[in-house]
Amino acid sequence: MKGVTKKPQENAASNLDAVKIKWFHHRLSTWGTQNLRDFPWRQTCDSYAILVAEHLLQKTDAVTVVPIYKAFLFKYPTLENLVKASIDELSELLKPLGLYFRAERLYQCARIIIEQYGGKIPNSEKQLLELPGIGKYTARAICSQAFSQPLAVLDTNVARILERFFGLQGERVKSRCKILWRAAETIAPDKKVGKWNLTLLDFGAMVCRAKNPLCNDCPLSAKCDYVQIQPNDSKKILLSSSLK
DNA sequence: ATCCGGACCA
DNA sequence: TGGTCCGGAT
Repeated sequence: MKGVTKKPQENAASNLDAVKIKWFHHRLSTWGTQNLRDFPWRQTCDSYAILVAEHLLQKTDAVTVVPIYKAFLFKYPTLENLVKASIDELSELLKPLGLYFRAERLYQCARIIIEQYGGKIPNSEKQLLELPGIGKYTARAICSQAFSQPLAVLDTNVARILERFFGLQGERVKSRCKILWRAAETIAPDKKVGKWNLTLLDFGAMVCRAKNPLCNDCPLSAKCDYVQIQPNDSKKILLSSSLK
């Protein structure tokens, strides 16, 4: 008896109606055209640079990554430079970011790409997933940013937006939640998904934040389930902001 | 003191 | 599936 408990899926489907998605998409796209943040890894389509950035960005705030990323590319401007690096120096460079295993993973990543792919970063999600330190999020981030592939991503920012706006209830580990992945794919446009992904990331980081979301200034609040249901906190915020 | 965040391994 | 890895923000 596997197919019996289908309720969450049905709820999700009913909340993800086409009209609401269209509205969501239009509002967010407009927001994105004027609010996207400017990071150095967003000014390149060099797949190596993007691979490096995505490694460093895992579980790490983008602002703290910036100086390390710049130093990294200065010291190891190409994949070939990276495989020739000393692990100690590489570790030292990445140290301020914590999560020390990343130096090794990134290095192994580079080595495998040299050895198995002739130094060319693989451009398929499936191949990227086999590299150390690259999971579903990172693989799809690379595919959408570096190779312009129409692949949606789901990180905690995206998950939070989807849960709040569409009233979805994800599992504790969002990255493994099928409903949220499905929702992320459903709401993605069929063109310019790379930019769309960035829009969601930035919107989650700047407006639909984990703590103290800016519901009063949110272009989605009119149709957001979260605003409707919010008991205390956001009411207070809405109230106080309406007084200024 | 506690929260926040991807990949990986047990 | 749940614990672990880290620093920074609050």
